[in-house]
Amino acid sequence: MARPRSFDHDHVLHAAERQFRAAGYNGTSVDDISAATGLGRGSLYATFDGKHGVLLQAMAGYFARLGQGAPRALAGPDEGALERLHGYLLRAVHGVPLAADVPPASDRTAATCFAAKMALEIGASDPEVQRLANDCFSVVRTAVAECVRAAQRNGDIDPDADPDDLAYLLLTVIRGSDVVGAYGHSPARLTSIAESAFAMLPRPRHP
Amino acid sequence: MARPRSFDHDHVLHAAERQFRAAGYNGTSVDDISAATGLGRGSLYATFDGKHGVLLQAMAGYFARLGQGAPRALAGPDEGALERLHGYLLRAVHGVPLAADVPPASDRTAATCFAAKMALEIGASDPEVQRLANDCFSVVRTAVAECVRAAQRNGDIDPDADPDDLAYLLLTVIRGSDVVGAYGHSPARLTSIAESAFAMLPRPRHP
DNA sequence: GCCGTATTTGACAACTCAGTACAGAACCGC
DNA sequence: GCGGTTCTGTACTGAGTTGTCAAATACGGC
Repeated sequence: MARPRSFDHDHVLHAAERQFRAAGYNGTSVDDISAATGLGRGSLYATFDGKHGVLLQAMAGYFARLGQGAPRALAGPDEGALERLHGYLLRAVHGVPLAADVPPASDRTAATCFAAKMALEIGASDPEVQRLANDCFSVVRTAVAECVRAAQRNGDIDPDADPDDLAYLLLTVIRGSDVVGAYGHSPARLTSIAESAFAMLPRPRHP
Repeated sequence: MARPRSFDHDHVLHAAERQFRAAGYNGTSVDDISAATGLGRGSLYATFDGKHGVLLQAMAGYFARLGQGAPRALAGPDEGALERLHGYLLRAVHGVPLAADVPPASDRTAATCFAAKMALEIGASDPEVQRLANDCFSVVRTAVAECVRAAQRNGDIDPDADPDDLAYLLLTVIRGSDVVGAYGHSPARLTSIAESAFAMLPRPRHP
């Protein structure tokens, strides 16, 4: 029985995420967030407790999207697991894929993992950000490891390989491609890196 | 025939690099640089043309160190090439190695590649920084590719593999480990990732 | 229609920042 | 010593920043 909010919570966080992506955390001012989201200064502080609060909630939203998207892109029957992994890897280097039918990001700033960018910029001095970023990493890594196990069950990956180690390695390649992309390399180069990584996966020995 | 400088050019750039590493570019003020280097504001502007100038020269210095260190750690006879590559990979995930006898960085902020951190923070909006960072990447990648070729000549790596593709992949893993490290993972985990990457290198087929 | 309540707006004060300017200090050559 | 030249430190300006507050506004319930 009072004035309702005139903005959509998630939409605002999404706009703030775009802003943080484009300019980094320390590179965006509260006014920038205000302009990007359309929210006034006062509402911003009342709802999100300022810049840092906006970041934490934006990262939490990103985490939630990953938690839904990564399993959706990777989980499934053992039979197509290796091919799902292949497709995921190829799409991941052009932007964190949320599902198989979501097109990859169009530009580089939207393609780099939000959590990785924030962790590298301020994670060392902001434990909360570091933890949230690692949560994002873990949820994807777990989904990849599960997909590796499925591929092993289907005889497409060496059963002696440790699926968790493999998942760590693949995710490290994907995150590394964020850096390589930041150096200005072409999407074709990133695709090539992803293909090389996939090609090096240990196949089962045929005796 | 005038007052000489009372500071060491390289020493100042090194201190500034540490500051940029610790707080990021947008997170450090000119006063921070002044405090970290001991230089006054006036000297800073006269010598380096302000914050951005300090960054560019610090990155140039970093590039110069890499250009000397990477070949020194990787070049050599074909016979030990694979083992040199192995050692380099293991050290690189704990900090950019400048030579085999230089101990790895003690803390994470000193371990992450300076160029990578700057490229990810401001590279998208600062072409000069992006180019300098990519130069740092290229000089190491070239040294790694050369080492891969040496290992191929020695019969330790599949001669059909493209050494440049392999170098891109290995460097992507190394840069990815910067991100994984920023998530807070232990050095042991990074070592494990490096070992996994090394283990996946394509060995020559023994018919 | 009217009131109470929550949201929004915009403005404000205190502060920090980048870049400049100027006066003083240090050194070299003579 | 002494002059000229370069370096150093500090103070200053204008712009930009953050966090807060009070008044204005919009809406649901009655």
